Amino acid sequence: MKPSIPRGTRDFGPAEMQKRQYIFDTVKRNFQLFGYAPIETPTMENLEVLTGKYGDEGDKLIFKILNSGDYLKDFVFSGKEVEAFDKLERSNSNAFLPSNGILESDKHIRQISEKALRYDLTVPFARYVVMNQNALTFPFKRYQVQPVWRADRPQKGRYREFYQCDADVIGSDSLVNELELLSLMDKAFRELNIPVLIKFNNRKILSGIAEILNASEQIIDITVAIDKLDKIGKEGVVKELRDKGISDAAIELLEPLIDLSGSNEDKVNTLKTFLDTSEVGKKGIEEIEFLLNHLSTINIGHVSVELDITLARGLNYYTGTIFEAKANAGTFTPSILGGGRYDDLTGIFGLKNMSGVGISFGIDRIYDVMEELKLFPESVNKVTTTKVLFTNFGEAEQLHCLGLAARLRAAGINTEVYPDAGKKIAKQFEYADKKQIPFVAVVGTNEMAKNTVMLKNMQSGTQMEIGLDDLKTVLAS
RNA sequence: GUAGGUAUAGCUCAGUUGGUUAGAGCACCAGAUUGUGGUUCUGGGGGUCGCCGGUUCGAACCCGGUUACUUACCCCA
Repeated sequence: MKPSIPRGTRDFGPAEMQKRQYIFDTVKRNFQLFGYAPIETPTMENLEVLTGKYGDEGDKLIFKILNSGDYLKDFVFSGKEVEAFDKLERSNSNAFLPSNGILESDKHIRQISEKALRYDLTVPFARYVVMNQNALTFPFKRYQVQPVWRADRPQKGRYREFYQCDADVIGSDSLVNELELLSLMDKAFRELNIPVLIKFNNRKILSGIAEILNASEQIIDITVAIDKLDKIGKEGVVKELRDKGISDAAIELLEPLIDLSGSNEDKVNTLKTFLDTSEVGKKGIEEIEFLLNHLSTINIGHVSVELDITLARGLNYYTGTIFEAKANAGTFTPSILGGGRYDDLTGIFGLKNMSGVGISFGIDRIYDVMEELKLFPESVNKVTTTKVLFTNFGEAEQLHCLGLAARLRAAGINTEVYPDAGKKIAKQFEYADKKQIPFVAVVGTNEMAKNTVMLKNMQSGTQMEIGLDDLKTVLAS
């Protein structure tokens, strides 16, 4: 059998892991710097915890887990299915024909599957908060770095298994949380050296717009359509709005907003006029202004921050501020971070008045962007962290080297001893070369007798015979 | 779910209007060099040309089907 892995999943080798760890470490360090504490939740959730939280499209992308046991035993198949099955297993097809009901995937899904792989980290977090509400201290700040799964068609920058790095604070409706998250993003992206444009918006603005257009129940259609502005252009957006049944009068009203441009302040001023009669819209503007007014207070300096009222974000649960970050250089500029405020995500699980806000770093896409822009520092661009390899000339020499290795490791120096006996010395050097180990320590009978090693610098090709103390000094530098 | 592209050695790919024994680079193994890698030279192993069927004297090549991968749409990190 030819080995393979499921579409949209990947293996990560040592070289890739060095770089992935670098991103994880940077992001985690910054989470902790802002007071977030780590949690983890199970890979699988009960299906009903996840369904209905991500919109119709999102729900379709949830990976469901088959129940254990013979969950089909109570079902009758239709004549067509029996016929197809009969062709395959003519001999004992009757075994599958008891009498209870016809199998229909939408009706009987629960009897086939009652668990699913997590689709994001936010909903499991909300579930966790509700289940542990009495043990938690609010406002509760948590971070979580785990893979999520989506049954998408994979393409460039889109995987079926990928990691999210989430930081959320729940139990506080202060906009200071949004401000601090902006500060966190700025700091993390600065350390990763990625040029980033952070777009933000507010769901209340979008609600206000829908209200003014007298199309509140079509808010999703409207936001999804204008979200595509930079992709399909103004004509495309107008066409999509028409297709969704938005009236021409409403589309006409909307036009100045589709054309909205200029500085953040200009946009806010236009919005103020437009949303003058909408209470929720005015609240949204107030929130946006607070954030804009304090960007300098928190010293945002690396990322650009731009108000973009076409930013919608598909997830159903957002109610206030929404964030999205994109790489601001190169040709490959996918969304590498998303987030926002959700006022009532825990409500579905029975806990009211628990507003939260959070962001999610898309680490796999960050990796892809950094790879394209060649942003990884030299220190992580290697396949191993081993500093020195001891050669193996034979049993006595190897045992001697094991002792030396133990002393180097005690000094914090990453050390390997070539394990297999009887390998040519050239082979052992080749091993060091391929792993990019910078030093090889050759220890034969001569060196043993003098209690020295012949240390070769693999990059320069030079070598010198030195004692243990000098060895430590050279390798520690 | 919709539309396109691709499938030949472990990897990346050539392969002429259909014609003998299907090639290259990289990788791998051995030797030149029995205490020295990365460079060089010499030799070697490695193929169900995705799969099934059709056309033909003859198919990697043409035709039909099928599967996998991939790009885009939808949606999203």
